[in-house]
Amino acid sequence: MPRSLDLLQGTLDLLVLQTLSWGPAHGYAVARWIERLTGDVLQVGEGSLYPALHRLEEREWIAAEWRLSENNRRAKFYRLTSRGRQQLRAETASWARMVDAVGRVLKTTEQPA
Amino acid sequence: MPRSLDLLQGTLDLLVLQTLSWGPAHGYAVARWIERLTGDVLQVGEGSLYPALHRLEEREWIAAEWRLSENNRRAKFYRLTSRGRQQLRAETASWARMVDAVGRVLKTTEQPA
DNA sequence: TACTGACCCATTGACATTCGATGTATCTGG
DNA sequence: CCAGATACATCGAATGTCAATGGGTCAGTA
Repeated sequence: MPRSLDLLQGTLDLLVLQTLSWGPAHGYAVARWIERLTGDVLQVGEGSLYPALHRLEEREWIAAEWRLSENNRRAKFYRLTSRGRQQLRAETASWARMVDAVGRVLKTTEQPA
Repeated sequence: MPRSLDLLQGTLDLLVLQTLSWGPAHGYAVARWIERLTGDVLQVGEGSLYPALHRLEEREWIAAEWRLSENNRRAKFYRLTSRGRQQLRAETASWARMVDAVGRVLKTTEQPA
């Protein structure tokens, strides 16, 4: 059974951190922003999102606080901590290295000597 | 404990297929080529490689045959099947879409309206 | 006022994959 | 003849994603 491959494993944390770097937001909004920005190429299921959010919170890369959403609903707002901002920088760099490395393999058309 | 993130999950299959598109090779060579090409940014452990190879063979994207290596050792040579070549095209396209999508999120610096 | 749909949180269980450790055997060069 | 590189392979643990599911709240409307 082929994987649905909605997301590359390990990328979700990076995406969430980046999204929160725009300002505090609740989980639902984070998921929607990512989906909208990518034209639904990247889909964020709630079964992936919330474990990720809790994971990031536990590592103190983000912090949570109950507030009222724009629509007056009770919602947990997450914001990036300074350690989270640091982590975001690190993961962004690591992502770029990775993409570049894969790209090198993909554009190679002959057996290396 | 943060993940070591040697490889993004799901990428290994693509990498192996691409490597084999240069011609038949045995597992050990596949791993070395990938590592060399990427300057060790991407590392292919044997505990990841062989399951991947078996997986791809089972799906008939690659086919195996015992032969003698350049060094006169008994080795299992894998080659891309035509279905594998097709799969490679599909995964390459999918990879590009994904990278592009993540890139869009990463270069966004403000909250989308 | 009752309903409906969008919003918002969260958990559970199954599944796939990667990772590190480990084991065997062969060939080559010193 | 021994060390080290080559080459195959498996196992268990850990992790993370995915699909399914559930529940509660608010706004608009019929």
